[in-house]
Amino acid sequence: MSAIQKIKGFSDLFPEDSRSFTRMEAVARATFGRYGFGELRTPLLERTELFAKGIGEDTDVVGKEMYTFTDRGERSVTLRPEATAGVLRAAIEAGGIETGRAARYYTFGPMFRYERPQKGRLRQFHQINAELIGSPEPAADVEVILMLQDFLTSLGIADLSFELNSLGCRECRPAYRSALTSYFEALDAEKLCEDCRRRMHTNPLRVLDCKVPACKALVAGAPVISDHLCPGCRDNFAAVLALVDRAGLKYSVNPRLVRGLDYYQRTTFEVTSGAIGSQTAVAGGGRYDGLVQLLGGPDAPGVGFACGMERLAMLMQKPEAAQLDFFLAVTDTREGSGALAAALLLAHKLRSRGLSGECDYAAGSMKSRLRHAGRLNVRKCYILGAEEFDAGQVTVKDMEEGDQLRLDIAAFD
RNA sequence: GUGAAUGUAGCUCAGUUGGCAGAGCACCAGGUUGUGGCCCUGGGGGCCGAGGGUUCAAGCCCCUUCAUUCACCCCA
Repeated sequence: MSAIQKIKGFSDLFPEDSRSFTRMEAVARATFGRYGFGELRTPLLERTELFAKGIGEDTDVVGKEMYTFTDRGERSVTLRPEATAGVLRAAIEAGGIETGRAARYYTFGPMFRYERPQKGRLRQFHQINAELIGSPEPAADVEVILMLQDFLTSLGIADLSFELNSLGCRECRPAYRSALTSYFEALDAEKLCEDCRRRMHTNPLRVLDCKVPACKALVAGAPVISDHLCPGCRDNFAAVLALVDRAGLKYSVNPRLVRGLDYYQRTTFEVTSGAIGSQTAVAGGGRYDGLVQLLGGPDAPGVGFACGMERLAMLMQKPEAAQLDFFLAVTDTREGSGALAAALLLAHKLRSRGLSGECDYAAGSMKSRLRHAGRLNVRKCYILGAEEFDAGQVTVKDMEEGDQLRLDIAAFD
């Protein structure tokens, strides 16, 4: 085995799979376009500090999952692990963020995280991302959530659950954190799993998300974020829920829903599926007021989401390949007859008339060529054998009906 | 980073107590003198992931290593 293999966690998408991605991109463009969002393409590579500042130094993503290296100019650069930081950086850099006016962008493409691959998780994976920058209104949160729902529905994906939560703001979240830590410290620490004993100090919110049964039982009595929200956050979340209700979206409030990126505040949401393995999140997002300013821009709020394309692809019905109009089989195998050149020119003429098809470069019997045409599922098989070629003709066989006729090649000019 | 499972034909996988390397699909040819799909017959294809060890004999047992997958963790 000396053939070079792809890098662990990276994947090749052949047409059978890439068709799903093409379709998702088309549906995203159509759907997001109806909400006034425009496509923004940003670089895959950014300065490391963008993610360190934006996502948070203490997060797993920044702490141990980034593809970071020093380039030839001695700058520390990183392959983007998520899209929001880059989109905001671009918008700030272009001066496109004005207070009082919302900017709407979507983007999609590969993201990179150095994690152990498993079902639904790759090191290079793809996300579709949307950001609404500049509005603090609950209506903006809800518009983004409804747009996500619209998109998923348009893809024909059902059986998803929407979960919503509010994580509070810079004012009330620290108080909630310390209340959580005190709660866990008052417990018999032995009852928590090893990870949670560590997390209760580093990031107590994560304990809420633990799947170990013993921890779940203890978490049941833990303080709930909704009881610790400041009046502003409480009113804000109530307004969001009221609007979501009026829009008729089915969802549940999950007070234990936490996000792994530090920039989220107030409204957060996640869309999950039970049908794609243990990595259940297909989309997630929320509000990130303060992030634009943190990245050196004006004090503008924002809200957005990301969808995992590989995970959505698992839930989508696979699009069929487009049927070709013709397969041009060359069965004149006489040395130097010129049939192949004639076939190429004929195929070229057919394509210039808008037909799609393949020209045959493989050798083989009439039987094998026709069998090949049958497997390709083409409408018509054009046969160029010695007999036809000498007569300046081609046989056209209808593969569905089975009938055939001979035509002059010159008639295609 | 941790744990478990799996690496045999182009693909999906069998392979018994260690004893000649197998099937299905795909490919090629014939049955049908130039005609696909269904059927029948035949054919080409393999360093059994790699390296070492035990044995008269290893795809199978032992050790090492690489790769893949699933799960933990984390997230989309």
